[in-house]
Amino acid sequence: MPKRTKAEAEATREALLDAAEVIFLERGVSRTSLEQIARQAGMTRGAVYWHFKNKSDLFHAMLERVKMPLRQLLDDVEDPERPNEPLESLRRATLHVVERLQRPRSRRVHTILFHRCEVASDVDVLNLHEKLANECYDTMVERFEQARERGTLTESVEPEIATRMLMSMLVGLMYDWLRNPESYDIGDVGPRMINTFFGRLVHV
Amino acid sequence: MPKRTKAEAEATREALLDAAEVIFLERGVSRTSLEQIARQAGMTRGAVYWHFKNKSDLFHAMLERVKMPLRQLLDDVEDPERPNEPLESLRRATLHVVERLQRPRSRRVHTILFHRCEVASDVDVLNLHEKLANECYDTMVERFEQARERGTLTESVEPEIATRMLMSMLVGLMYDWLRNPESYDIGDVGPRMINTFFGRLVHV
DNA sequence: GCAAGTTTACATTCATGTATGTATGCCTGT
DNA sequence: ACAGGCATACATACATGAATGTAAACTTGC
Repeated sequence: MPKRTKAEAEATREALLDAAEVIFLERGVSRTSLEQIARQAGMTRGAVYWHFKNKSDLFHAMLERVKMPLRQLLDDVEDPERPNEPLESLRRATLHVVERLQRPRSRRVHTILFHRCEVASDVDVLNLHEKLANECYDTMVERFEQARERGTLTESVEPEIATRMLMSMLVGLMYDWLRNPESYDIGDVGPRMINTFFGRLVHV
Repeated sequence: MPKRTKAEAEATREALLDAAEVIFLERGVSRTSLEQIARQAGMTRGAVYWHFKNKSDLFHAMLERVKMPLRQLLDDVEDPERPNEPLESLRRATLHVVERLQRPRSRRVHTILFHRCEVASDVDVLNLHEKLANECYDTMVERFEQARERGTLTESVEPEIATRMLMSMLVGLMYDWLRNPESYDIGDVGPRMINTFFGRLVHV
């Protein structure tokens, strides 16, 4: 029963993306065929090729449904509504990233990004991530420098190093937890890590 | 010119593994064919199938030529020759991991592991890593607890959280740097991060 | 001469992309 | 308001290419 209404077409598009998430997660991106994705969505490959150019296009469309952690952290940190104290602003933004990572879709997609795909095959994703990382790094260093000027950051801690530590901690936490979410409760461990980190950096 | 002496056969085996490192790094594991690896080594696919069962077998043989970071950290930490002070022992072991990661072979293989392969396809590697991570976690928590008893670890820092922080930092650092080693000098940033971490955790 | 080591040839599988078919929704003129 | 026409939203069929694994041939050390 071909040709659906416009709304139904949009629904199958979403269904295909949902299916892609599931199968990519199960089998890894390279080992899944478009046939498998289509069948999971109750469609055929024809539907896939209608909505997407190819597997890579589908993959990118899937990514666009979630917000990248670094992008989100940037937005949070630069939100003018946030508290004026830079360290506190950073702390909250970091906590927020961990929170959002636990949402099912975000979790699935980022598991795929970290553990189920080969970055080499999608060079532009790599570049995108690169730009984001640099931008994020710069913003965070700025905040730590502001904190140092206010005297809220311990003098012995250099802003560049604090930034690398925080970013590494975040990335490492995501990488580890997404590899095996059963191993611990990130909703508990994450905040405790982050709070300990900031607690040890402020001038006491 | 087929059949060489025994030593030459071993040499082609190594050449095949070297070739695999190079091509896997360039193109990602799933996108490289055994043909490409063979040609890079100046052989044909027949040689590959003589020395290895299939691509997965070759991949694992490649992994066995390097020491996994967690395995190495464990060995270092448990080395009875190491200083008696647990925090100092941990600090040195962590520095050592960063040092060794920079060695060309280690760097290539771990870039492949982090960024050029889909873990889903090699389940046993996942399990191996899982066991190592747990073992490593336990040992590190033990050290932090010893430090706490000696009063060298700040009371407000819980051993479990300190362990997660350190492991996340290490994993995140490796992940980030291997993604783009040009972006910063890990030989400088790594030690400064680690020293700052331990410097802020000890009782001051 | 036998077996280790390597090549070549071959059969098979499988995913991809494209081309074609087709039924339906939607729009437009009257 | 409805009939015709066209674009949409898929399904199906097919052609192609690439990678895999295996078997057979070959070549040389021991």
